[in-house]
Amino acid sequence: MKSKPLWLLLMNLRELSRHLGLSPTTVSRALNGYPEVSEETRERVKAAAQRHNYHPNSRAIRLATGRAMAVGHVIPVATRHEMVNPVFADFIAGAAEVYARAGFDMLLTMVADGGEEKIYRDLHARGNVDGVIVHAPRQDDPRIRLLSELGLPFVVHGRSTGSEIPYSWVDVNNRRAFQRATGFLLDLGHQRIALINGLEFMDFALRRRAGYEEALRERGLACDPSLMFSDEMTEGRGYSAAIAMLSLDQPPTAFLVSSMISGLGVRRAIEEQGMKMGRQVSVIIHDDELSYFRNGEKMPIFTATRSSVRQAGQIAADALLGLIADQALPRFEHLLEADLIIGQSTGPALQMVRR
Amino acid sequence: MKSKPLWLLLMNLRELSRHLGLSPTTVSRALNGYPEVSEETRERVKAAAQRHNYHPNSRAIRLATGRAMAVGHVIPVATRHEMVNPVFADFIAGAAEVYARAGFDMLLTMVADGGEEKIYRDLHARGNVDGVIVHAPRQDDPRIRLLSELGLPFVVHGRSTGSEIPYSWVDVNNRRAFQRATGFLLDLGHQRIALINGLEFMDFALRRRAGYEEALRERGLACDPSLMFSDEMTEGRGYSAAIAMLSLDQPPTAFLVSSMISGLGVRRAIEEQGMKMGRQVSVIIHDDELSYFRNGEKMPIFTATRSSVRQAGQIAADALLGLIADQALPRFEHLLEADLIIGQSTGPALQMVRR
DNA sequence: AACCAAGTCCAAACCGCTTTGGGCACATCA
DNA sequence: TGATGTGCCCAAAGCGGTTTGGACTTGGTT
Repeated sequence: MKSKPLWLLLMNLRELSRHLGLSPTTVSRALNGYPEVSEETRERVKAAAQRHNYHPNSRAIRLATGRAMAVGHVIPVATRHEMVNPVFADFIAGAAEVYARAGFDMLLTMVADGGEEKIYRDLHARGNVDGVIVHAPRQDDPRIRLLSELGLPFVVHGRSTGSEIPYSWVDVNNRRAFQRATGFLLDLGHQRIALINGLEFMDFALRRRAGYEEALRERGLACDPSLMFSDEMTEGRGYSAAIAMLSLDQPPTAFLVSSMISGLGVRRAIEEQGMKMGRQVSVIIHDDELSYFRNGEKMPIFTATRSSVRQAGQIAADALLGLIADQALPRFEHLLEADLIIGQSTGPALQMVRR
Repeated sequence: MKSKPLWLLLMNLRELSRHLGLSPTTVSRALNGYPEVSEETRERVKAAAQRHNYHPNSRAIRLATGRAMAVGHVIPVATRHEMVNPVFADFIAGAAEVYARAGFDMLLTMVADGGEEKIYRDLHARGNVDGVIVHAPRQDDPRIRLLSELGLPFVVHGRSTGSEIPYSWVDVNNRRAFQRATGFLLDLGHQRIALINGLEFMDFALRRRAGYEEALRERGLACDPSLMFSDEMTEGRGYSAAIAMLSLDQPPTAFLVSSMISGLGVRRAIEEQGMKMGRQVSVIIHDDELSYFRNGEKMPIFTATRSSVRQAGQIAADALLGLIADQALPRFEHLLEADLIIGQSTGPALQMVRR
């Protein structure tokens, strides 16, 4: 802290104003578009700023304005296996575009389950961010109450069933998507439809199950617990769940899978049994349009309920910036409908006879 | 900017010092562990800070100290398909732990190919970060020169062949890993070994190819261009490349694949042809230990060259914090050796006869 | 008794910007 | 002609910390 740091050599407002023979006040106003400065002066200042390669120090701006010009993404990491859900990458890619355009920074924090409260409190109290995105909400998620109390603007990616506090959110219509997908399979004649779901303390997974159950109920079918699986959505889990179910006395003829990734595992299981997807067994996945898991280039491989998580990121980021600009804004609610994309992984139910 | 912002109600240094009947100087020093304050006073101050829920405003700290207490990760997004490589998520998860412990923020920027220079210049000039991690280096990557000139501390994840400027890096021994893997396949009797590589303007991909070619050369085998493929490492690309190669007159009996994800595609291709991995065709992948693509729970599925990208993230972050603390530190170079994990996807070469 | 070195603490000067509250000159209006 | 704007600019007070350069006690030395 003693040796003169390098960036002192960087042009700053005072230096620039000296060069121009103007006061810092005027230079600041000229660059920030305030009307109290003549157009002629403004141009002169802009030119000089350009010429001297002046970039205002954002640390100073932040202190002076009291705004962090940053939003936080606090990403839960499942401690059990230190997993970070791949949807975050694409969601964040969407959000990042929006922040970049608005001149906001994106602050990323990864936190093990349970450590979130401290992170949010800190982020707020120390003034590191102007708002946050809440990822991976659970049923009646305590973060919603906390953030409301703190008065820190936030937008939830997903919803939190049971929360009595109003909040802003962007979500896919998970219930409807899975209801439609189940209905589609039923229309194809499938009677035994398996659900390979995500962890069911996650709100999205609960909604998907609700949609699935509702569709069965509508047709007067009972849910078979042996056909319902819930865990991390990895390739491996999808595989082992499918293997187990396919070896049941009455195996499913169709799978409804909560993620492309576990879907790959289900496909592996099916093919390993010598069957073909779309023939003996049908599969529908939910497709977040993850960049490294495009569901086919031209033709979709999997029949899927599709909704771009990147787009959700954009929408959420936009909404958050709005809330930050004006806290009095009404709460924001955006429900994305998932498309049902017909691919090659579904077909009419065959009479399946084991043994 | 007119209405009194909420966080003014937050306890700040002056308020706290008033409560204590001390000067802000002393309070600051007490909390920051400076010796010019008696132990008794320090305890009193600490207790009061706790009691009044005092959190120093980091915007003020940053301005006063001239340090951003933040590091930037500038992540290239392939514009063609807006892809963000899944390894980033795990690398970042590793780095994030380190930053969190050190009290640093992680700033994430996503940038389309080519826009990087402006981002780095801005980040530096505006003082948003104290250092950066360079992701996905290419051959003779221009970012290295730029950052050196700016004097912004940085650590490269990977290396940049051809860069005449010294720089700090953390990398896997890609050449050696692929050389060993190729050798392993050759030992099993495979003669026609395909390489399904990443984009070969990426440095890591070049090194992997070099290792592959070297191993073949050592055994006096020529490289067959029709067995060498290079593209984005998606499941789909892996699949289509494998399909194409398997339908050659002289198909490969083994595949060396640069990523778990394209490896899944290769497996699909193989099984779709009615063959089984490890029997008619062998496959070795590179396993970054991505959290959602564990290569088997107990037993590895794929034979693989394995190196944890999360660990690389930790090491890189550690090194960067070191450089930030002391710019005079010698440059940091850390080469991780990949383990060769034997799984079920490899076996002795069979005499393969087509038609 | 005079001097010095610790040991504690404080006032004030930053850090680099924004924003308030004028000042001054010139045109407009009564 | 004096009053009133209005357009343009500036000095200075902030934002909330850190850090410099003393000041004031004490206790120990010579």
